[in-house]
Amino acid sequence: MDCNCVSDLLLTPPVPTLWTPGIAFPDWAYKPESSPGSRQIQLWHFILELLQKEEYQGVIAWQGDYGEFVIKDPDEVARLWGIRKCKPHMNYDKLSRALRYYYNKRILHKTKGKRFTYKFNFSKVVLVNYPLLDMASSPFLLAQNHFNGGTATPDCSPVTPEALQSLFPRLPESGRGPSLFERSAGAPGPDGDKLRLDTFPFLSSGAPCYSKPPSLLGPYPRNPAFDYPWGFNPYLPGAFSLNNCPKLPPGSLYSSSFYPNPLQSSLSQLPHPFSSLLPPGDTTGAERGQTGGTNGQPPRLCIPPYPGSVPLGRTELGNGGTGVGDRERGETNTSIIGGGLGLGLGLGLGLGLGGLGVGNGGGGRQSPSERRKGVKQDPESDSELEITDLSDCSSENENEPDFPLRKEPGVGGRSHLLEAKSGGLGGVLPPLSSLPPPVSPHPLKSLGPLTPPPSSLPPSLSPSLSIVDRQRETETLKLAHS
DNA sequence: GCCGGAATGA
DNA sequence: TCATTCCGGC
Repeated sequence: MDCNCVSDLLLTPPVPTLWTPGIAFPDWAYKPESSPGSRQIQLWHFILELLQKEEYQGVIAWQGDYGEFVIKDPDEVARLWGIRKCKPHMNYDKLSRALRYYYNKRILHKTKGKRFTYKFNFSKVVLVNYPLLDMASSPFLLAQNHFNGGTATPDCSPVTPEALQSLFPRLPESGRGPSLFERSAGAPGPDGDKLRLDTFPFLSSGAPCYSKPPSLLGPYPRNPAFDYPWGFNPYLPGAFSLNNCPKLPPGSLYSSSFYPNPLQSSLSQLPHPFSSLLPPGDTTGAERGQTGGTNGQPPRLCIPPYPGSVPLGRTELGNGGTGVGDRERGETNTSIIGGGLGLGLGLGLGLGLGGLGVGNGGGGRQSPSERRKGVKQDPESDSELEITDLSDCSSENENEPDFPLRKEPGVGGRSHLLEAKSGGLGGVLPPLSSLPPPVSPHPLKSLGPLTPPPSSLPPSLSPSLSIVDRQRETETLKLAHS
């Protein structure tokens, strides 16, 4: 077997010059370049990359729950991994051992009872910046959140089903199957529009077998000088898979230097819709001009304020704290979206992504394993859930240490944030089910980030502060009224 | 199949 | 640090 360490797979085109905000990864996704362990591709990353590729869907694919994937062809995955790592003797047993090491780190956990099925702990994954294709015409939502009770504000137009649909034309069944939204019996309002979050594997339960989740990985060259202000970074390629399985940059999994540009600089690089996210004082973005609002109105695109303090539920109601060493024992409790880590929730979408192959032809392609031996097309979907209640979005297990929290010099905000998370913020807060229903009619609003921005967060990176304030005012007024 | 300990290597 | 390899046990 040739082992030139440059597998034929996953070779990708250069990094787009325009970084497009997208999904941010949990803390574990970010390794400093100096980290010895991060010099090589990591397995989870490789897995994600495979998951991102349509051609490997016969081998590994998203399935079922939020972040859950099934290895349809363990041998093939192992083989690919072996190729990747120049370990010709790699097999699934070894690979799975490596995967099991992720349990402790909470990068992964096993889906009990399902063979070859694992689940990424995307609890901390957030979608950041969900730029509009056209700010002017696409009302856009960036996670309203519990911080403000999910209250839509004049500044942040709630996303509409139509808008989202337009934003994700390529998401499953758009235009063919169920809409991103299911509109219940014509009644708009709190239950009128339900975003089918199963469209976003990471955010929801429900989809049977995702043909293609939003692109997760967009390994981008990292600016070494940058310290991420909080424990995550958006590094999705403009992709969002709207351009039919975007390729990753060559360096993506081949080096550790793929990390994305910082949010701020990214925003400042972006065309107007993005730059409008920057606080007024931010000159780096200001030059791009303002969009959206007319006459100085605030942009309609809102980055979630650093989320509030309302936890999205701890649902270890049943199993309480009993499970010492019980990681991954509870399949029901999963993750926090925007979790205790307080990651901002937003949605990222590249610009100029129109004209994508909706429902394209991914279907006809054969995976390598299919080519080799034919593949069991599979997986049944066992859940048909819509997430409108994130009460089961909780950290896996509070009895366990979280990800190793490496405090890096100069990343005070991040450390702070992490501490906040592990500090059991959620523990003292009521489960979501006990919380008042969000005022917002839109379920996505409940996906908001949970913790406030670290105080050390530079103002320029603390989006929409004024909006936040206004939201708070609104909330206060509402409370007063009620 | 899955788990996790242990030794080892890069 | 992150696997890889081996292995005994469930």
